Amino acid sequence: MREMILPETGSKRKLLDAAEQLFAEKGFEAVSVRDITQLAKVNVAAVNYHFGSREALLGLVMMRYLLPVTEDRIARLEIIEKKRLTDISLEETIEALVLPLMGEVTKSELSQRLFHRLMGRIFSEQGTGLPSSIEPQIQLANDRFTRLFASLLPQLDQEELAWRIHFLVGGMLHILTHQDIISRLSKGASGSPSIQVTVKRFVDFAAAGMRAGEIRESVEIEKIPVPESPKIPEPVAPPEPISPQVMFDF
Amino acid sequence: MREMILPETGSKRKLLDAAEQLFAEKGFEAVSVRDITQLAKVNVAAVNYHFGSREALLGLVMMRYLLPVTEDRIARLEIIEKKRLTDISLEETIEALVLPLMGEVTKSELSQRLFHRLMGRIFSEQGTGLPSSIEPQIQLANDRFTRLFASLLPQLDQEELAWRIHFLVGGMLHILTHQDIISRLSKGASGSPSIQVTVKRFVDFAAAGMRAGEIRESVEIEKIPVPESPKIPEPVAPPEPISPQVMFDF
DNA sequence: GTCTATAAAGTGATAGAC
DNA sequence: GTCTATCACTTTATAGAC
Repeated sequence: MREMILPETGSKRKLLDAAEQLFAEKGFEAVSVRDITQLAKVNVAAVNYHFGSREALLGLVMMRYLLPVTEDRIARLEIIEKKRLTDISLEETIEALVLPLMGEVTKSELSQRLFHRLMGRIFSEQGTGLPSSIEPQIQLANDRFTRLFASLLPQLDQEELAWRIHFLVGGMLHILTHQDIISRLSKGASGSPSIQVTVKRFVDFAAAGMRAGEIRESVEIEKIPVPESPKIPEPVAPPEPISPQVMFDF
Repeated sequence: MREMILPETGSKRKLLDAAEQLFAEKGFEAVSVRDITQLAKVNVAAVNYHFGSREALLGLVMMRYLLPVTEDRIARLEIIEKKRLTDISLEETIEALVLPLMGEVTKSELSQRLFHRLMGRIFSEQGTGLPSSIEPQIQLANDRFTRLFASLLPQLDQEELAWRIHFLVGGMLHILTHQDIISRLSKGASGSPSIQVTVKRFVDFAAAGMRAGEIRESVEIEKIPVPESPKIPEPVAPPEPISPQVMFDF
């Protein structure tokens, strides 16, 4: 399965690379099979031979792009969930959601542009515009994060929480799709340290939003050294199934 | 000028209406001049005759959609700015930014879809995908809101503020472009009272985010009845020119 | 202003030889 | 797996009659 999406070599790989580049540069609609095969230096018929159709190739390009993001998110989430719930901060949880996507998007100019196009696609299409094969995976990661957020913000009812996550994601996507502005603002400080700053900024903003209306007793509680109870580190709240009323986010 | 965008009658108007409907339904790329002229019941050549090209027509459709939003925003802003600065809440300012767009988008199914497409266009294109004629107007409204936010959150330096507005806008756009989910979640409670609730939710979330890190002395200060100084109501902070380092938002 | 007819250039997909 | 040739269609735009 992974090999089908991530072939190391051969015409398929060449086509995926060429397609990715062209889609990023010109947009999904504006690229013809001829453009792709020409850049990949393979025959015109190769796309239909290897992928069956132009759309199927497009789907694989998206998949190859998004798969590592979800995997990274889950990996970070699992590290966090190993800790005791009281040791988990809202901030690090938000980071686990933001950083993987941020990392992928800022990898290169091409990567950044492709994401931009991807968001465009999602907004343009009736559905999500994503290949149906990838949606369940994203949905799954969504659910796991939602559950952790629920444990961290027990004062929020389920619906309120869902909306706040929705707002959070909106902010995240907006920075990412307007990534180019970051570079412009930081006046070409390469190595992009300003991205770290931006993430920090966003995490603080979003965490405050998530906590909105909370009575700030936390400050005092945190300062009282909790008697280190050497209990078995209770794992994060039992993955209590949240209603399927989860929205597609990203 | 306005008459050119908002013709009351005639073939031009019919074409604008038909184009708007089709663009909303099928997306900007997927609609041909033939589709438009057919629905408008005018001749195929009419688009090129009246607007010069398909793209020019598209630009006018966008303009007709977005112009009232900016106007409404400015109108609300001006009402707010008549008050003394201490009487202006962050919440109502955010509302003045959110409600006009929200109102336009939720006007109808068609309107909602068109906005979705519009966002898709903005993400898909290299620039903003908006007709260049409309950008300055949006930029202007942006600046005015930024200045008011700056007055309301004096503890934030200019860059921090710009980013927080950026995050705020991201959240706003995300609700709007995923408006359909709202209807689904509120299980068809028509008359859409849930939209008001969503706006309230969002405003609270965003206001908390904007205030992030603020020392909560405000609670105590507010409770001390400030001796009502009968000064001349000082108008909102003099529109001190903010650096042109303003991002395109919406 | 409106219409028909058509030009000129593309599109994705496929059959069939090698 | 690769290639050529070609099919069936669509697009925007325009020339010129009414």
